[in-house]
Amino acid sequence: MADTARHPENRYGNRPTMKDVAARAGVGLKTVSRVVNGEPGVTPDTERRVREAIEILGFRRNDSARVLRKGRTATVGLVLEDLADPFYGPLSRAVEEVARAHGALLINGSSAEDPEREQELALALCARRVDGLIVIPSGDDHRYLEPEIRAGVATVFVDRPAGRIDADAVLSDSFGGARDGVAHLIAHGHRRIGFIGDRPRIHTSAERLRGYRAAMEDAGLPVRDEWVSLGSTDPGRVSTAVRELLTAPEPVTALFAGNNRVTVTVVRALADHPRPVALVGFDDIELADLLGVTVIAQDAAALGRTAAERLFRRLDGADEAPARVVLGTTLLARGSGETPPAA
Amino acid sequence: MADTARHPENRYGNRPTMKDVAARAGVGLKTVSRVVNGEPGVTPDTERRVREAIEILGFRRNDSARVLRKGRTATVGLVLEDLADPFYGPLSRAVEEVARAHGALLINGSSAEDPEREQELALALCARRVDGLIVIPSGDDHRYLEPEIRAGVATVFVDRPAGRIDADAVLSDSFGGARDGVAHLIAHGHRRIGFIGDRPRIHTSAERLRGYRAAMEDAGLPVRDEWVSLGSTDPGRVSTAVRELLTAPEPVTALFAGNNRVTVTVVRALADHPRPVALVGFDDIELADLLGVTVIAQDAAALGRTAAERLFRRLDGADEAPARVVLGTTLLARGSGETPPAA
DNA sequence: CAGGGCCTTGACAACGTTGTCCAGGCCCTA
DNA sequence: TAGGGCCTGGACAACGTTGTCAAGGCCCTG
Repeated sequence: MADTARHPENRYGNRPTMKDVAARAGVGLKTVSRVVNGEPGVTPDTERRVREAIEILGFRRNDSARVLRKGRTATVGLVLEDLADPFYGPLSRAVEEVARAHGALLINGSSAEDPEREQELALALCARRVDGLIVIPSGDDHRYLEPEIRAGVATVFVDRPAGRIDADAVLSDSFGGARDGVAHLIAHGHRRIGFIGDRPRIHTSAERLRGYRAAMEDAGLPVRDEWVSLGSTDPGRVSTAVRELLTAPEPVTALFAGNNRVTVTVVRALADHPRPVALVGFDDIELADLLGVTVIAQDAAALGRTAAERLFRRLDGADEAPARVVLGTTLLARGSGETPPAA
Repeated sequence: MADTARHPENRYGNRPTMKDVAARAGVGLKTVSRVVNGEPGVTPDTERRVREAIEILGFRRNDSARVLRKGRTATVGLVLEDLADPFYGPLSRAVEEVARAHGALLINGSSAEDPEREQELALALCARRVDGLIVIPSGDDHRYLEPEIRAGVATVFVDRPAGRIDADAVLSDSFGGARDGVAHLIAHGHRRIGFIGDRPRIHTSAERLRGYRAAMEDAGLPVRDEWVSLGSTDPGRVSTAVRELLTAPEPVTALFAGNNRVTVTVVRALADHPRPVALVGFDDIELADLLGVTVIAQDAAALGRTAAERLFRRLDGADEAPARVVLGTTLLARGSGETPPAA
């Protein structure tokens, strides 16, 4: 009795192993392995005996051991910023579909926008020996991944580029999208336009601001410092910013919102506002059509799919230089962006 | 040369192992293990030499091997229905937070509402020897998990109960929530109320229908067959159902929508409708406040948190009988549910 | 200075699987 | 019927880590 469980604490609840199956079926260990993996060289009768034993014992192969032996895990990791953000749901889902099509499992985790936690998570995934890694960066220094990449972990960044290392990235055209959105407002007669964005050290945030400035400059319009508000996407901060922009002596007549979280809060804030204020937001949001919110839509699923496909191409041996892929955005005019300036 | 890589195909890109670190630091293998795991009994000087070697070689412990040896993976799996559904984002996020607090990693995957895929995914996670499993069921027969549960995989079901096995479940009060919502409509004068729900074999869907019937019966109101529409949440089907309910000879004056997907489509459909129609939806949706949609809100994060906490209690050795936890819902009155019947 | 005890260190086996390689049995042909 | 080749099956090592246990060095006490 005591002999059958010398290390009682470190068994997987005493699950049967291939050895147990082999004993029960009266065959060798390797024969069980062959049956489980569908390898050739087993007579139908032997196979039947093995399958019976597997069934009876409730055997399930231990993939940890398999991974250790084979060196490939058929697992990829996805580090994202916040699973609860509706933008990342479809992205994550798209990555999963591609992974599944390649017979791989997806492990994902959120960094909660904390660079340190991003690193911790990415390295934990590497310790599990994921074959590849897709990262939506929170931080702006990814040199910590260099040894991993050198050691063969395929890595692709999405939504934002990697910081301080040369790596694949799949991005939306934040600059172009924002420029188009602001140009759209200008085309509808606005000259004083406010920009409310996320923290400036976030790459997409900075690019969108750059797009805003470019559109204004292209139209020969000045940008006053107080028209630009950057910071957290916290609803309190954003609604304060909206109030300030609209109650200034010369208030803006239109707003550009830097991402989905900001747009939602701006829409709420504008609902209480007496004068009509034009609005274009970056990112589509659910029910925006009903609310008549004009947005610059990016295709989250396409971002995920493109990144994942690139990852698996690398895993399949492609040896291209790291590249940056930029996906276009679409302006969806729904009313809020076509409102003319209030008199 | 050929000797250092006898199995070239099955190395992790030739990553250094503890043996390599030990050789480089001039110490024994076990000493490296001790340093890496922060075990006591290593002199500061030895530790420093080991850490230097780790740094130089870029060593990272192989957790696959560790798992194999220790028998615990510090990983839990989450099988959900559709990551792209905004309801599951916060749920998944909450599970992740709890897992993180317990030092565990979360692997999750979507079943895409396909029972077969749910099973495939759950068993794949078991093969990875996750310590525990949280499942949002797609199917209604979970006997396939019996061997796993017997073998020690802690398992908790969320949002819907397990089918044909006795297991922990954390649910929202679908019956009570729907009953309250319908009673709310009745209290505002409605007597002909339609119910548009998801497929009837989904547990929550059936419970909500039951709640609807109960409220009607409590009020002594009849329920005509044509008032109840069950099926997929496909927008086409749902908007057809809305049209039929509103164009019947004696049309309903209010609608109860069985879940968030249905509610969104109903809101869209009602936007085009001339007569005001009252609406209460199950599940809160983003921006519902702005649209004035009255809903029965469930707390997705609380569902996830409760389930995860229960899971970890089991993993920590708690040996309670499987139980069902039901969380309450909240009616959020925002206007659409308080519209009186059109004359 | 001898003996005992503690502290540090390392050798070794084991976790469950798969790749390699060899043995034995069968069938076919000459 | 003998010999050769093919097919099936199994013994064994290895993957990288951790638990066990014992050896050696040091310090302290008597």
